[in-house]
Amino acid sequence: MPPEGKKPGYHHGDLRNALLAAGEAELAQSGLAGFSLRKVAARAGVSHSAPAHHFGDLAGLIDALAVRGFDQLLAKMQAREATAPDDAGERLVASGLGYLEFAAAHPALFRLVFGTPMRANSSTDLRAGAARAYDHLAAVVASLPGAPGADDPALRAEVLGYWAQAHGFAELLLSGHICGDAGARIDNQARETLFREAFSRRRSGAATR
Amino acid sequence: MPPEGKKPGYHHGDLRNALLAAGEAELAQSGLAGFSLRKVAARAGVSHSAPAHHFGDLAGLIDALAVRGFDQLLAKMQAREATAPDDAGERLVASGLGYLEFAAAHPALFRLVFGTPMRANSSTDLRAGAARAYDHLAAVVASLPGAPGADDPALRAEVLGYWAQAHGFAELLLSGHICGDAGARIDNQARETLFREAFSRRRSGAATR
DNA sequence: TGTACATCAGTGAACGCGCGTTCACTGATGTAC
DNA sequence: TGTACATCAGTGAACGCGCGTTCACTGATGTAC
Repeated sequence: MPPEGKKPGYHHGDLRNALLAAGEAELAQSGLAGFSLRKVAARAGVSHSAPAHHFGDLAGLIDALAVRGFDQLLAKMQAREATAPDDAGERLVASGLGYLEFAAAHPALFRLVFGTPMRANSSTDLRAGAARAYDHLAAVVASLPGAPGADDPALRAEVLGYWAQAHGFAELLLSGHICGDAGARIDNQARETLFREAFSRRRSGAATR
Repeated sequence: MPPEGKKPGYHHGDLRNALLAAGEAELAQSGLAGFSLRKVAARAGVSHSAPAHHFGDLAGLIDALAVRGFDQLLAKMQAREATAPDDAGERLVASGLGYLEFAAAHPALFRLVFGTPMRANSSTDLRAGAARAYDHLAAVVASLPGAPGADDPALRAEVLGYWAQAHGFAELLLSGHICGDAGARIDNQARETLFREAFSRRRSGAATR
C-alpha cells in the first residue's frame, strides 16, 4: 500500500510516482537539454541508482514521463471542453485551446512527448497513451455536423488536419515564432484569439466543402 | 581566397564551410541527441579544438547551422513553387509541400532549426534567416485572391494559420503520428495527398469566409 | 506469538566515457620595407 | 628580390565535470511455519 504521510524511512513507499513528479519538475525548471537520471534522483532525495529499480534506465523513465504527458494533454483538452457551450464546433475549438494550454504550461514535457518518435517498437503503454488522446480528438471531430462518421476512413484525414493545425500552432508558439520573445509567455487572451481565428477559418472550409 | 582543389596542408582554407557540412552530415546520421563539437571536428578531419576559431563554442555552431537550415527550408519551398501551375493557390500548396519535403529529408536539422527558440537575444543572422522565410511565405499568402494586402495587419493571422498547418503536419510526420512507423519514410505520394487534402480544405475556408 | 528466511527497495563507492574548454605551441600566410 | 615580422588557423595535451551503469551491500517488509 502507498503510505499516507508515513515518515520517510529506508524504503520510500511510493518512489515510482515521486520520481515521475521529480522528472516533471526537473523538465519544467531546466528543460530537456540537460535532463538526467542523476538530477531526477537528487530532486526526489534518493540515491542516483535508485531509479534503476523502477524504470530500468533513462529511456524507461522518459517513456514513462511521455505516457503521463499524453494523459495530461488529454486531460487539459477535456477540461477545456467542459467549459465550452454545448456545440460540436465550440467543443473542437475548446479542445484545441486545451492543447495549446498544455504546451504553454509544460513546454519541455510537450516536446518530450512529441520528441520521442512513435515507432512500432515503442512501449505498449506509450502507444496506448497516444491512442487515447487521438481517439478522443477523433470522437470530437466525428461529432461535427457533416463530418465523416466514426468508421469512415475519411475521418482520419479530417482529424489529422485539425490536429496538425493545433500542433503547429503550439510548436511555433514554443519556438518563439508567434510572439516576438519567449513563446510561452504570450498573453493568454491574444493566443486564444489568434488560434480561434485560424481554427474557425479552417472549420468553415470543412463545412462548405 | 577559398582554394579550389588545393591539397590539404596545415591550413584548411575553407574550414568554416567544411564544419557546417560536417555538422549537417552528423545530424543526418546520428540525430540531434549526441551532437557534439568533437564529433563534427572529427568528421571534418580536424582537431577537436579547431572549431573554436570559427564558431566560438557549441552554441555558435548550432546557431550557424540553424541559419543555414532556414535558408535551405526557404530554398525547398521556392524550388517546389517553381514547379507549380501559375496560380496563387497552387503556389501556396506547393510551398507547403516544399516545407514537408525539407522536414522529411532533414529531420534532425528541421528540429534543430525550430528547437532553438527565437528570442530577442538570438543572433541577428538567425533572426534574419527566419525573417527571410517568413516574408516569403507572407508574400505567397498575400497574393491569394481575397487575401489581406501586404501591409494589412490581418495578413499575419492568415499567414500563421497556413504556417501552423504545414508545420504541425511536418512535426507529426517526424514524430511518427501520421504514419505508423518511422515518420520520414512514408510514401511521398501518400504524404502529398494527405497534406493537399487538409491544406486545400483550409483554403476553401479562407475563400468563403 | 515468535522465529527464520526470502524478497524487495534503496545505498554509496567505483568504473570508464565523452564532453567543452583552455593553453602553450607551431606551421602557414601575407604585408611592410 | 629578399627579409623580418605580425597575424592567423590548426594542433594536441590536459583539465575537470557530469553522466549511465555496475555491484556488493544493507535495511525493511512480508510470509511460512
